[in-house]
Amino acid sequence: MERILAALNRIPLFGGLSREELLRFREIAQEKSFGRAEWIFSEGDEGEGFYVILEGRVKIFKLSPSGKEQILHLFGPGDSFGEVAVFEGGSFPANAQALQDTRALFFPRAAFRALLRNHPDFALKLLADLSRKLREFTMQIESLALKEIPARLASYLLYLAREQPGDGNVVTLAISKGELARLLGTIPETLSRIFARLSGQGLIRVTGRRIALLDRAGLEALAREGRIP
Amino acid sequence: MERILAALNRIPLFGGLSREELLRFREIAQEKSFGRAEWIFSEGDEGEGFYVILEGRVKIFKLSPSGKEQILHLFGPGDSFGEVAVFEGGSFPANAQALQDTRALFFPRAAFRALLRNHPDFALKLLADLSRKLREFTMQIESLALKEIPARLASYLLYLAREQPGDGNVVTLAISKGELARLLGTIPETLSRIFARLSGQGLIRVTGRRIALLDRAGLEALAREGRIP
DNA sequence: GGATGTCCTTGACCTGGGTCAAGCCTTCGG
DNA sequence: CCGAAGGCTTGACCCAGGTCAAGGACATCC
Repeated sequence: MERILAALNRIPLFGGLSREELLRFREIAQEKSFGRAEWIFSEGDEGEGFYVILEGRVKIFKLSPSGKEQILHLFGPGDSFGEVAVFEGGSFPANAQALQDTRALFFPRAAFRALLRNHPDFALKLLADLSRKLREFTMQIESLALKEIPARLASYLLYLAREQPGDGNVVTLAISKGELARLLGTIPETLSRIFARLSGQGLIRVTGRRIALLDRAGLEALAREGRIP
Repeated sequence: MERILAALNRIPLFGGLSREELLRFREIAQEKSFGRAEWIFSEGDEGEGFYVILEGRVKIFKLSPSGKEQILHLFGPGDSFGEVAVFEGGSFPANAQALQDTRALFFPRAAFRALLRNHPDFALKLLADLSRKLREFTMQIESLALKEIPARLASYLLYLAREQPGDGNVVTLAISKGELARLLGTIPETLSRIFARLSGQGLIRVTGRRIALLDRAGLEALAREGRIP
């Protein structure tokens, strides 16, 4: 129990709440576990509540009738998902699958909404959380509609460099290259060719999942302008 | 003043509030007007507050360095926009421009957040509003990444048929075909060709901005499967 | 009624990136 | 050590849709 409370407190969404408030939220939550590759929910399912990840990784994605996959989000410890169905519409708009063994807290819809009504500051945190997701979607739409794949890849590598500790000149992919392709809106073959091209241009060096960024300025120009000046 | 209160009450976001509550929100709002094609804000601008449209139409969009435009939202009377910057990050993630002469209420950030803290039910409405926008973005990403342009157009026409009054077999575009192209993630030339193709296949008949849907089943199959079975 | 501007359509061409098909390199179980 | 299964790379091919360029269709305004 103490362990869960401490974990909750480290999560941005629950940060800054009093011990008593944390307990209230903890009370209504159920712990759930999912094995690697297990489906957590499917698009269209009734959304009985939402999830906060304690441990593991989850992808949120859409499938086309022909089986092509587009990843919408990759979430890890501290991230929440499935809120949309709690506040509007009632069904999940996309699929969720565990990428690794995952433990999560599940907050049932009705109890959570009731609790929210008495904690307006927490509502503001949730509004910030949804706003951040909207902002991320904005960038993803921009990426898909206005950038070519090399520019999307360069943006993603620079994003990783910002997120990951270190001097920012080497990044490590947390997902397979196949998953990365589906996140960037393409297929493994094309991604592989583009890795080869950028390597040939001296922008990066790829060693398995480790990628050295050899020319930051070049990558930034590619991400922004779609080409190297 | 009465007129504004009545208008507010007709807006989903403010629906169901007491007269007194409405007054509180009305008090902090400023009325603003924008002429056709006037820019309301630009991507990256400091987000001092958000807007609720009383009258007119607004597009929210992204621009690429080369000038290509992707429309993210089209908003009309009763819709709100710019909330993201109120709750997170502080800057607007995209551009906003009036498509026609537009009147709107502007709610300043700080005053609005303070008011929100005392009206938890209103916070739930806002959460629902942001959730609906997230759901719409999910569909837009699916559309851009997983569907070809004819399927996107068919989806859009069927969406219009659901939204617009009438028997649902004739729809009227509220925007120019050029804007529609930018909404669907393409360019006017391509959209024009696809209109011609679908007309040739007997699915639709186009007369200016009026489009007759001649084969609903065919359009639905096209929207879903990407082709006519 | 001619000039001007805006929007739309059509044609010819080209290219980014998807498809299909092999092959290659790990990892892991037996 | 060997075989099988995933994941990754490479090559040959093709097509949806973007680019460039040239009209056409209207509306508006003097």
